[in-house]
Amino acid sequence: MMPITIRDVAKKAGVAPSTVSRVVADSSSISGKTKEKVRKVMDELNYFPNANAQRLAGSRSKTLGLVLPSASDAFYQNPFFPTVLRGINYAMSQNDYSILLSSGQTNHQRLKHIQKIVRGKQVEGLIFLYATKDDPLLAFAQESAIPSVVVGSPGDAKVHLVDNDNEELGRIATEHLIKKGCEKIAYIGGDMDQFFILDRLKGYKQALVANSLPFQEHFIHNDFSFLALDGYHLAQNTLKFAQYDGLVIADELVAEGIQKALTEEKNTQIKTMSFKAYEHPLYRPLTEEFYINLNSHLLGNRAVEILFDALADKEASKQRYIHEYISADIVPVRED
Amino acid sequence: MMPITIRDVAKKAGVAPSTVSRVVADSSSISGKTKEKVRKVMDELNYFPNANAQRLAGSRSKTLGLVLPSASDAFYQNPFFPTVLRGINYAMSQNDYSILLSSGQTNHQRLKHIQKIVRGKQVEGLIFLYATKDDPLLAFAQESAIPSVVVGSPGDAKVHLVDNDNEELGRIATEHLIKKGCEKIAYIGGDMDQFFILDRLKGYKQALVANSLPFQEHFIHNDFSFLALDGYHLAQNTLKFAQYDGLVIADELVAEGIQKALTEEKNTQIKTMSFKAYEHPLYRPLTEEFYINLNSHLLGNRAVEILFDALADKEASKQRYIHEYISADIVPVRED
DNA sequence: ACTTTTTGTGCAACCGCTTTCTTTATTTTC
DNA sequence: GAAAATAAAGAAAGCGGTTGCACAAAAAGT
Repeated sequence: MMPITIRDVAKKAGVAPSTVSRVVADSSSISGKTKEKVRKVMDELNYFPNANAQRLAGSRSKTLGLVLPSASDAFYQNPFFPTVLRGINYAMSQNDYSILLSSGQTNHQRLKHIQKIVRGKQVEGLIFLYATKDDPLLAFAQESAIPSVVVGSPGDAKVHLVDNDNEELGRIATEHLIKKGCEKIAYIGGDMDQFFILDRLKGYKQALVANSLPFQEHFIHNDFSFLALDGYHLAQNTLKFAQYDGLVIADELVAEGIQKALTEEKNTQIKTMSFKAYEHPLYRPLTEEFYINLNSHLLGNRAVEILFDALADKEASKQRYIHEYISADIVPVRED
Repeated sequence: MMPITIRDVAKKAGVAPSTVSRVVADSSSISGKTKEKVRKVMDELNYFPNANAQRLAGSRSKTLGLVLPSASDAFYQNPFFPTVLRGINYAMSQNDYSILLSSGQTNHQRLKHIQKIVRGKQVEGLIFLYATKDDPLLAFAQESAIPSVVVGSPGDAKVHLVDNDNEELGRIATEHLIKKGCEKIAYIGGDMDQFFILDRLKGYKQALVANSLPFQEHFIHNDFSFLALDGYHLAQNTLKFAQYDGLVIADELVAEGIQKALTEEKNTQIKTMSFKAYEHPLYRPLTEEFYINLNSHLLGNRAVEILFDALADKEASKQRYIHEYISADIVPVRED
């Protein structure tokens, strides 16, 4: 059974195919009368334009690519991911673009796939949901000059990017603990290839210096991956022997693990500050009165918006790369 | 700058465009010698086929649509979602299909979008990541006869579906508590439009009956939404006054909230059983020794596989609808 | 050695829409 | 009321592939 084409509509409406095409595009050079007539027929025939034909002829795919990191447990478990995605989805529903997911297990697979969808004209722009050093996919995006925005800060890449100001947040978090009277504060990091870990660390150091507290290399803990369980074990094994009175925990999952361990042993000596993708006041460790709400959904929101701006006037956007910080706020753990 | 087309490759390789096309498709009617020659030129020219042209001519989009529920917090917060997605992504990387996300805030927007991508021939199949009663999107999928698989059980819909056997799991969970000596067991449900909540409830009832425990209507708690915080409040306000000695908690987020509350007040009287999307042994409430690991990533895996089978021989798959249960297992909370 | 298959390529129509260029109809202007 | 200007719709040439069919060359059969 043949699908209904633009010609079927044209014939039944008594106009030319080109006219129907213009009606679909809501072109201003078609009279209201004609539009109405054609639209009626489109409804009757239940016509939907073939997107592939539209794209081939019009060369706009109305689709954005979403680049995920190699499927790692840590990424998928982290609330950051669904939260940003929610923001993206929200922004997308304001326009009629679609999202295409990149896939692939290995880096090589992922590069192949992204090449295919970019060079194959399936997507008009790319959103990277992670930022690591020397990422081959990002390199490809730059050389192929497709509008791209990175959620996070991949060094000095020549792309748009949107992120929290992690250096400042690291500072704020640390200073908050200092104000609360902490004097021996550890920094719990994680994967040192992730820029936000490094940036928050910078802020942490600044805060110590600014408050004349000694900075010591062994206050920094990075020897574990990004899973909550690692945080839990870290808290059980390492931290409690180190006599810390404060912890700045850069990763959300790790923070959950640590805070759980501390709560279980009713440890209220060690205060913590952590960063959460969004507000979820459930997680109310004994050890934390405030946390930093990163508003990660806004990252997704802005990423889409920036891409649209870039798409709207490619030339202008090539001139300069937008580096935008989304504001985060310190939020009390309990509302009362 | 014109992109490189199949004709450019053909000319440089000294063959016809149709031959190049066949080389791209790795057709068996092209000799090895010619393939090699053409591939070399494709590399030199850095040729990538235009996906839109391929689809228009070949009418296969090599893309699957992923249908999400209306963006609700609860869904995006629930570990189920990223876990299934991980499974899907994994299965996708085994073939060269892509995933297109459905979007839209309102039901109407979502229906419009899905109609556009299905009728517009952007996707060959659909994966539903939720199952609710009388879903208009699912109705559309059925009437348009696009191969679809639902993760979850939408009543008696004529589509493929893959799910855990929630009725049995409800029974197993409840019986586990009974074996541990519980006699007054509550069922904590949630959104009664979700089939898995109802199915697990059925199993719960069966277990009570089978063990001659009285079933009482007010043992069932459904008066709240799906957020962890709700579980937390429920535990603080309602449950502790009800003298339960066991809880079967149908939703993972709610379970977290409840278990957190119980842990905080060191309540070890109330044993709980909950269902988790995957293994994450961090969450170790005092009140739970075992949980049910749903292996949700396998749902994603199988959903993709089923869709591919359906795509491979459309006729055969229309005959019968695959209803497949993914096995879940009871897992001890701690490994030791 | 000559017909019959088999194999490997090319030709050309077509997929369904967009868009430039023209033509025709309708106003506006003097 | 004729000429010029403007608005509305059509004709046709792509967009970049795929694929049924024709055809030549090579392999096989007698």
